[in-house]
Amino acid sequence: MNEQKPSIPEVFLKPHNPAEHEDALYDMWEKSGFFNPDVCIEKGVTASDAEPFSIVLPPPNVTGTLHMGHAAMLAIEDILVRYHRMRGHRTLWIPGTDSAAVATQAKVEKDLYKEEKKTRYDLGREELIKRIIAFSEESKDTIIGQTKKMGSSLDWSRYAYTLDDTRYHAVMTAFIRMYEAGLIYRGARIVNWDPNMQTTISDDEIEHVEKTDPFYYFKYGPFTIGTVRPETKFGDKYVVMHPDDVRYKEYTHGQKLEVEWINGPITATVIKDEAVDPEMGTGVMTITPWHSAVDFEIAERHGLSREQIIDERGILLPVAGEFAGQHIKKARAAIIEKMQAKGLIEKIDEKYVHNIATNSRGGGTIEPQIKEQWFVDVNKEFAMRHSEIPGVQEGNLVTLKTLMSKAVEGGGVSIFPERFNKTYYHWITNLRDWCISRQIWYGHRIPAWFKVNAEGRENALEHKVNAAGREGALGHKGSEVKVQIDSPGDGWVQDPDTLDTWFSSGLWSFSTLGWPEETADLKTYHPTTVLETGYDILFFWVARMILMSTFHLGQVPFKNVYLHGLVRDKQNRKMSKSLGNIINPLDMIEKYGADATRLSLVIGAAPGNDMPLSEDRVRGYKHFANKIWNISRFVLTHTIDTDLKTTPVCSARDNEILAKLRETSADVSNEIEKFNLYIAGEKAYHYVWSELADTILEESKPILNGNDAEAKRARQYVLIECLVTSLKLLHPFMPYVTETIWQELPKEMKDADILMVAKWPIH
RNA sequence: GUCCGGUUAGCUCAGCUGGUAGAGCGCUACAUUGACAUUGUAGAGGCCACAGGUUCAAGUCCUGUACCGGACACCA
Repeated sequence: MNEQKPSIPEVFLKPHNPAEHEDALYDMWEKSGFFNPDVCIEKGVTASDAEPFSIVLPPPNVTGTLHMGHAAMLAIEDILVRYHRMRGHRTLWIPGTDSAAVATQAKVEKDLYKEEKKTRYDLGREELIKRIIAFSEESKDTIIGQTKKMGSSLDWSRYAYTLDDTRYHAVMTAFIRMYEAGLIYRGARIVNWDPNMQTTISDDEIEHVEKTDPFYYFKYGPFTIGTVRPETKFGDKYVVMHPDDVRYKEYTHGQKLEVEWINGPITATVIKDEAVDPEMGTGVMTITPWHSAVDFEIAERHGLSREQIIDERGILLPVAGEFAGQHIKKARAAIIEKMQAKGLIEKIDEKYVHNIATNSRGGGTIEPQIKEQWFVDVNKEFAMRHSEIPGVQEGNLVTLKTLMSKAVEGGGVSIFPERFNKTYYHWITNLRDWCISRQIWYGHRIPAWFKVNAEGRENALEHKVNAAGREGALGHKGSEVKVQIDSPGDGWVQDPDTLDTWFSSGLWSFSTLGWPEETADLKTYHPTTVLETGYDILFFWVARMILMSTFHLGQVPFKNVYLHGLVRDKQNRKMSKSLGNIINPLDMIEKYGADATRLSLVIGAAPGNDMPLSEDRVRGYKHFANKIWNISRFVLTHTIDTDLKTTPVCSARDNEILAKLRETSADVSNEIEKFNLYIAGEKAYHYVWSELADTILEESKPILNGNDAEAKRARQYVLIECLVTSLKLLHPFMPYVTETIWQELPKEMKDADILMVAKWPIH
């Protein structure tokens, strides 16, 4: 009777089926505890003094679902993380989610209106927030579950949420410290007001959209002025021209003129200011300081009075006379009609193309308004208290702007690809004070308190009530303010506003590590090694993190920034619902596996460039996963019954193969170190397919089936080396299939039970 | 208007510090029950946008032109 020969694991008798293994593997990894660097140290996988490597995951919106952009981000970061973990570094990747306050509240409000025909004012602050939290909680598991599907080796024990207690504490501390340093101030300035969402937004959240409107030329005394916005013109009593404009030299600065205007005669004052472009239109304009940033600045320079014309809902105020109470959209035609009747209109250009400011977060057309708000002063000088930032010393006089520049200039932060340095500097040059207060209810409430007067009402809170009886925006003028977390006592009321989401996001690199406590994590893992994110949030987020970290810690938030591109469809169009070209990562994972999905998002995707994706690409990489599967099957079939302990004598060709293998390992490592993941992945791919499968395996067949026992033994040894090393090299890119195979390898072939923590081939 | 990219095989793209072009998918022919048809072998297909320049040598560096795209911008 024949002796039972060892045979290859049964699982290899079928083609590779990713869906069969992925969830169980993720479970196994998670349960092993190796996502957590502390466990790696405890179990002897990582040296306790090993070099740290840390990434903080850009937190996806809690209420969102995974899209290809997230998938690309997760794939890239997980590759870096798995590589460094295998290298033996103390590797930490922190997960988190973002409340995305404006977007989340807008979504809940929209549903509320759709389902119950109610607004947030009908519900009240407390109830609305309750509903938003319920909605967020409900959605949270979805995005987390989907994140795991990608194979992301995140340390879930350190999970952070932008609104949890630790982050709340960080945000409050940051606000108070910046206020105390004089870097946060409250002031009446022109802000971007969104009449739809009833909140201010920052300059960066504005999106200019091209629009065609009629352009009107009005007779304004002896002048002709042009505008697309006649409805703002009621209060225009200053007429401005360039000081050097010879056409108007007869008029002097400060001169008064009686002019007939929309609602009767007014006294106009001539102002000479260089902001006026003589080439533009007639070279003369009237100004509306309350509703235009340029006009506001002119008014500031000359100390001119300002008057609000339009309220927070877009309704005309009493200054509009007979038009008061009308919405600007409706009033425009009537105003034009009246002006026409009065003979004030000289000309109308029907098709004038111009850019209007809109809220990129799904709101409406921005109406500039002057409002009392909180701002971060980016130009105020202060002395640096502590600095680990290259190029900045303790005691140096700096501003937040200069800190942001120097963090990059001095090499503290390196941006990949490099060309984004210019984009970054360009943004800083144009940066103005950052408006951080929002009139929405969901988010971190500003830790500021105002004194209430004897009637029990905030004396300084100027409640503007519009025609609909709603509470409009609040303005707090000249009242006593205390900035602290808890109420100063009776008679104080907290500012109703919340902070811009990006204020708390700006703290993310260190708030996730426990700041303001001086935690061990903070000491070990900050500055983080890499920030990986899309180039579209370079300003929103990357710049703000640099601002916050350099100020609060005197450290850069991260040493490297890796910017990935946008995932587009195969014709290089944006993925959008209306085009119907959205490829859902979860569908791809289900059909082709997470490994194939990851590779398709990494290979050929140079940093900073948009990446086209097609289902064909994903399918192509699934074939590759199966290739590895079959290579393993082949190698195991021909080595399973051999005694692996005997030492083989290698031929020249065997040594050549091993040399090439080492060379490939070095290449792949090198490219990962340089953040050229797309090249590293491709090199590993080509080695495995063209070299190992097509060449080495083919030429090995006669040897393995031949009679030369020594040659056969040597080749078996070589093939095992090639297989084991290939699995390791590919693991960061395709963790699932490589781990599945690894789990089936005989113990003697491997140096760790779990491939995820096996030793990288190059040390 | 300012700034930044791009223009390379039918499609989508890669080509680092210069030495007569690569990948994936697609296409053509042939092969194969032998790790793998989720395969193999072979092949067709490119004046590397255009014009100058530097160089022994230029998709690769410099200048300019033409298209395409993106970011930023307070233009009434």
